[in-house]
Amino acid sequence: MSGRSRSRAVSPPRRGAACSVDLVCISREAASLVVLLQHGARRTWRLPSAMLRAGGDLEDAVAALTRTVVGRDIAWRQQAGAVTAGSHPDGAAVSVGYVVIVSSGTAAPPGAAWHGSGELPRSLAARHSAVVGAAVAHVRARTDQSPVAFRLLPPMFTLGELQEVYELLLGRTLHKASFRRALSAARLVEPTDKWRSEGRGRPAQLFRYAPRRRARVARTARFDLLGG
Amino acid sequence: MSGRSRSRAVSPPRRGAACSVDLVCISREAASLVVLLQHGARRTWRLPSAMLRAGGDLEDAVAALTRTVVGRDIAWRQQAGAVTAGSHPDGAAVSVGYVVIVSSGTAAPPGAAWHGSGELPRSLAARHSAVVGAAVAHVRARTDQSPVAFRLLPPMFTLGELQEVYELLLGRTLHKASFRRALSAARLVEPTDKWRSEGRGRPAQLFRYAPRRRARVARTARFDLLGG
DNA sequence: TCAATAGTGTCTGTTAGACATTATGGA
DNA sequence: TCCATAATGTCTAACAGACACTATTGA
Repeated sequence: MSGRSRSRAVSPPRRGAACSVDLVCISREAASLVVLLQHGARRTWRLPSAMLRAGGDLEDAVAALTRTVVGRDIAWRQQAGAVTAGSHPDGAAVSVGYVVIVSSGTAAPPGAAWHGSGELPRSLAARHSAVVGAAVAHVRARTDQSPVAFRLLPPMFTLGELQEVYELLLGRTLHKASFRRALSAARLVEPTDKWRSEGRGRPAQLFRYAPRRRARVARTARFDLLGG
Repeated sequence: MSGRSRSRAVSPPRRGAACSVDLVCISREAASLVVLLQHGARRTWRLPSAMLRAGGDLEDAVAALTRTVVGRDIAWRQQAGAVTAGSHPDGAAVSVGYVVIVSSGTAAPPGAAWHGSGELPRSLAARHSAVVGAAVAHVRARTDQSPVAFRLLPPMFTLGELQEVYELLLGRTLHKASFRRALSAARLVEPTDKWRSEGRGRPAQLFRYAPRRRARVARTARFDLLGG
């Protein structure tokens, strides 16, 4: 354990660890994933970030940073990776990227704006572009293992919206009947008594995320994503 | 390696990023995943690691570390994550863990030994235990997306051995006929003209990893691993 | 009534899992 | 010969994808 050696932290590196925590807030606008960028120096854009204090904890740092940026902590977050490529606007040698997901429709805080994840501004440092890329890839790769899609949606949503989010994350269209059949079997959502009418057609029923079944393990080995 | 930084227990690195690169070499022995640990100070065990030089690149550092530890670079490697929990034997504030996979049957280099990933020695620092845990979880979670199983095996292997590795990584038994059917459809292996006889039964044909098909995307959304 | 969208029932080809059978060596 | 293990063929239930159909609103 570490209790004893904690005393060693009495004389840790004197100047802060040259390590930053960079926050990638991901949301959705229409058919795009969007990332929250802040105004940086000299008309550049940058990710919200904080230097890690000497002896500081990554999770604590990202929680504090999240509170600063979006006004509240967001429980669900994942580390997207540590990078040294390029240079960091604050001079960090290493940047640790974290992803949080923000419900679509959330307004950007002052001094910040949403940018499409596929069309990042050129003034974004290469380091930060790499972090965003890793974060988006991370989220996409975990679509079927984390409730990412539901975090991108407001608490009540239509099945059409849910399918749109899945199609956005997975990067391909899905078959409507199959999608709903599988969703129903997974018992992840429950209907509400609310309906939403938009434009012409029949109104869509609103659902909420209410997983009722423990995660089921896949039965067989899958080789689909492997290969040459 | 740790020789130079061993002196750190006396006075921590003053300058430079207080960031270490920790290497998790994973291999297989019988029905267990094993991790390569080195002898540390005062009869402890530790992961091979190196302090990141100021301005140094993570990938360069881990490549150099890999050469030092196993005598050669290993092209396939993945970052398992950055952690600050506990304390690092060399005083790093942040440790970035990397995983490489070593073919089973590889002898441990001098001063190191293989340890079962589920029964790590108590003298391993909490920081390093966390890194190992993240690394093993990382590998297991990517079994079906990375050729991890084949890296755990020698160049020629029987289908029974391959299935054993998959069962070890996935943590459950697999159906033999289904496993082979899916493997055949994926065109990942090709038979050799060699056979191996072990004990009583019919000899098993040896195969080699020779992916012939581009990775195929899964067609439908999967909700199996999601939920309550 | 028409157009547009939501939601569902049915059919079919594919596939996973169970089971049985053949193949081939050692004891 | 018997036994143990490899490898494979067949059957069936489950499922994915296609399609068509009904339902319900606004124009």
